[in-house]
Amino acid sequence: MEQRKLRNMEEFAVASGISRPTLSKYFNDPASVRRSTRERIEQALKQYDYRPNVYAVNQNRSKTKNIGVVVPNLADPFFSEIGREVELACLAAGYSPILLSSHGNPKQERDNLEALRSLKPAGVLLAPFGRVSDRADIEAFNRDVPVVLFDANIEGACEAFVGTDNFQSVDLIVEYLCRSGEPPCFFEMKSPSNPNANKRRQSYLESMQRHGHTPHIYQAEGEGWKFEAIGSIEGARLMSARAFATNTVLCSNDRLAIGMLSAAYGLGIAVGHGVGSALRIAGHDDHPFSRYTCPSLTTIGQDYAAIANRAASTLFRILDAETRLSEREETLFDGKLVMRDSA
Amino acid sequence: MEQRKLRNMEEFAVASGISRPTLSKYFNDPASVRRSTRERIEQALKQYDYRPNVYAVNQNRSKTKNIGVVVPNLADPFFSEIGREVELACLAAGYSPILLSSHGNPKQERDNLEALRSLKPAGVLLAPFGRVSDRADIEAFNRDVPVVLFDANIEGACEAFVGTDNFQSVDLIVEYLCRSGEPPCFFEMKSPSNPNANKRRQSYLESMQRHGHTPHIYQAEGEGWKFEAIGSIEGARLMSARAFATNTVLCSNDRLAIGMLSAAYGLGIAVGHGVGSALRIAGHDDHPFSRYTCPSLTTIGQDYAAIANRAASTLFRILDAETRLSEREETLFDGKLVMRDSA
DNA sequence: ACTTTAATTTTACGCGCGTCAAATAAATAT
DNA sequence: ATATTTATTTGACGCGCGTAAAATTAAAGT
Repeated sequence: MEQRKLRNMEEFAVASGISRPTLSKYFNDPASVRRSTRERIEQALKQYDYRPNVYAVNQNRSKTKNIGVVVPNLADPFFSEIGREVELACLAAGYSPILLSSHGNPKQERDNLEALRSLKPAGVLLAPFGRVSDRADIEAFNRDVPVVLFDANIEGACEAFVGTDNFQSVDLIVEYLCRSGEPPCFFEMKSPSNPNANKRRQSYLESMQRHGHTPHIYQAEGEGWKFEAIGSIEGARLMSARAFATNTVLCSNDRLAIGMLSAAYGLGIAVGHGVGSALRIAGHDDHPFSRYTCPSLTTIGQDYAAIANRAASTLFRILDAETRLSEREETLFDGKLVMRDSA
Repeated sequence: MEQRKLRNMEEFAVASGISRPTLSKYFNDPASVRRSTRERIEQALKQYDYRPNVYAVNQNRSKTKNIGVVVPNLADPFFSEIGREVELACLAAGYSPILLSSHGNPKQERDNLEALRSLKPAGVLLAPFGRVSDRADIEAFNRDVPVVLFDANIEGACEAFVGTDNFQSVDLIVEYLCRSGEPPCFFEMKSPSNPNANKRRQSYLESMQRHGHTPHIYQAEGEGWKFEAIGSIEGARLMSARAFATNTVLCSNDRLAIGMLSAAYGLGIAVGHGVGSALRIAGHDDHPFSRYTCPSLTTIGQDYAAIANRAASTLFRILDAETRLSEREETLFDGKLVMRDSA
């Protein structure tokens, strides 16, 4: 950085003694120039302060090195964690991630995709709301930009899907709960904003049948993303009314469970798996706060990093091949049982 | 959208019957063209599918309509909430917000600023880590791009600061705790990653003096952003050893308090303000989960929206004036006491 | 040393838009 | 109706870089 700032690639070319087209090649792909040239360029980069103008670089390209990452709600720690993992994977592969949150609003999801469209991303990693009504928009987008879905599946849409195997994970915790006490009831939102919820209910039903138990499903009224509030209010109602058929409740996700635990505390109900406990509560997702609930929450841990990295690497594979996948891929990772104190 | 997609402004010009320079003016500022022309353009926009190419638009501009928003850690709900508020404010003012998280890593904060630099943002809203060592980098950045700080102050740096008045807020909760029971001890991290923590300690000391009580400060070992874990481990240690001088503990922030509450639960210590309770615990920030702790956490609520909007509008003011502020501004909002069950 | 192959340089054009100056047209004031 | 002001059009250039073709140079193979 001994010199003045260089204003464009031309100036850097004369300063470094490398022709501009070669520099252009280098910046697009450092491996595309001869080793000795690359070293000369990198030497010069240390001496002079120059970076290609982002806007000029992308102006002509039909595809940029940008990758859009769209999650439904960054305020949910699950998505902020997995969003971070995805960002890191993109950076490591030489792409520029652009992380957008839809703030719990499906309309914003469409807006985000539209906003991304003008950024000409090479590809998009999308954790969709998964509502049926959004399907057409997302498929239309996927026609222009390769999209890999993660977390929530939209059957048959986009290039690939990567997520947790809800059938495996729910079966795992149902089996644990059955072995260690009364078979679980299932507590969920009446109108879930996420297709995983439906998979989990379905899996609960099948799993209970397989184990020869009668399933009991309790659905909470309430819309939106205030899961804790809904779990708390509706959980309190059900617990006060002694509505649950057994002393064990499996919640469709941790945030509902967190709300319900707080309601149980308020009602003076002893939650836990030990003697003297009146109720067992379990969740699903291993939310970052689940370790600090009272009692700590027994739940299913999802492999954030694996999901994020597989989703990213699948997209990179498509981008490298410069062609779409011949067949849609679906990768499901197993959930892991996290035994804590609540069940 | 009856027509084919238009490829550039020239095509849109012939299709709409408006000259390209006029269209260019319109897209830069719709209010800069005559009302009748504006209506014709907007009519045409409905008919034809055209949007200016983001990259071409920004190529020549020395300042774009982008605003960088940098927060230390999006995984912390406080920052994801306030980040969202800031984004909305930018959109409402016609700017494009670019939200970046430093993932708890000060080096990433520098990287984020560098990344923003090549995006030529009109301005930046920064919630800094606030470490002394980062000061020079941030001030250097501020020389090129106007920066407004929020949440964490760096004394004298950048154009303005907007945050919560920790002296007011801590005094408020100290006074409440003194009035309603034993005066509080103060529980914080030994090496806090945030200057607010220092302000809060200072304020606790002054407030206790003013009320004629002896202050007691307890510092938790531990680095990084795992506040709950630190609060839990160190809180358990202190509670087991009966180290706290009074039965009331004010935590420097809610996440520490959440960890401590979980530790208290594990130790069988009854937390709360009612009869039969052995310990009162209070926090600061009104973290989204504080409502669902057991018992629910008494704390100080910050006005996220007010802070975000004031920070944004201060930046807009600078951008409109096209000149820096004659004097650095500092705006502090009052915290509000949120009385729940834990104290 | 000579041929073959690969990489670099030279030259030149285009991308989509910002922006300027001069000419023209429309709206407003007189 | 005419003068004045304001807005639009026309025409032209430049921004920083991608990229293509031809000429040149360097590296690798024999």
